[in-house]
Amino acid sequence: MTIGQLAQELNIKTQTIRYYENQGLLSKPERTQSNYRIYDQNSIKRLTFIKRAKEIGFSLGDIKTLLEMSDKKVNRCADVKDFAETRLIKIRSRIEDLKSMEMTLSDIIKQCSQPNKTAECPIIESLTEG
Amino acid sequence: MTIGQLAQELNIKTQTIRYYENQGLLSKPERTQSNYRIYDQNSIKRLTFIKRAKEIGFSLGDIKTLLEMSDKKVNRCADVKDFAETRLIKIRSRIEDLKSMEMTLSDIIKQCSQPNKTAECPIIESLTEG
DNA sequence: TGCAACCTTATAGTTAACTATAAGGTAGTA
DNA sequence: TACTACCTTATAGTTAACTATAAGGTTGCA
Ligand SMILES: [Zn+2]
Ligand SMILES: [Zn+2]
Ligand SMILES: [Zn+2]
Ligand SMILES: [Zn+2]
Repeated sequence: MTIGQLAQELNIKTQTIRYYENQGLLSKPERTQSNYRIYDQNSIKRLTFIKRAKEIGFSLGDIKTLLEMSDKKVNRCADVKDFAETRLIKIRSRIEDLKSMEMTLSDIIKQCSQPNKTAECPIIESLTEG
Repeated sequence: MTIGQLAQELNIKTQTIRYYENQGLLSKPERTQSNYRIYDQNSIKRLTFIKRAKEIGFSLGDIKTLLEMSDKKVNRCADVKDFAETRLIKIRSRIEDLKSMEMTLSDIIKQCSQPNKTAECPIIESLTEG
């Protein structure tokens, strides 16, 4: 399987696969005598791992660590769990930030719903006032 | 008021203020005869506007538009509201994405809480399996 | 006068995760 | 033998919002 076929299979760009290889997420693949990369089912598995981990919000750096833990295959459950919990905390904190933004924003939008014709726009006001 | 004093007042870097000026968020300020920028209370107001808008999740591009709407001072309430609503929708959508990540992640973490000693780590499993 | 702490400009680097380009080699088909 | 679609490498560009650096001018104070 060439890089192009692998890319199509997973709906990603060939450059992205090479980029992952450079970043150490994928090991150096075998080559044909004409120096083309060759991949197999294992490569699909690994890239699928990466895609799923990205969907759960892990960064490529995180994913590299996860893959290393997965590769080690020894007594890593606690490590993996700690790692995932750290990520979960970050996601929750980001959600809280966004919720706070959402509340503020929807509040001032509501104030704008019955605008006093003679006054400033409440949204602008709330950003401007002391 | 020099740029350094303004920066200190608002707890931002002088470079950031110049950057905002370059991006068109701040108008070109008056200069002393030695070419130093001079600012007044109005500059503080405008930067405070920017800081608050950032806190609500607006990008600098958004904020530029908001400031322009604010500067126009005519019949802009509906425009501002539309704009804020668009931003609110984006924030909500981002929250939903993160919540979905949170659910998936906390689910697999829970599975890892009672790990079967002989099995793979459920977190790794769930990323690996077909 | 000397020196530190400011100010100016222009340009380049940072971060993450790609994405595009250039310049060229290879494989299969008409 | 062309042509097309692949493949290779290295390098640079993208996005957002700064942040740092270099090289030099200005202000205030001892
Ligand atoms: Zn309004
Ligand atoms: Zn586990
Ligand atoms: Zn070529
Ligand atoms: Zn100097």
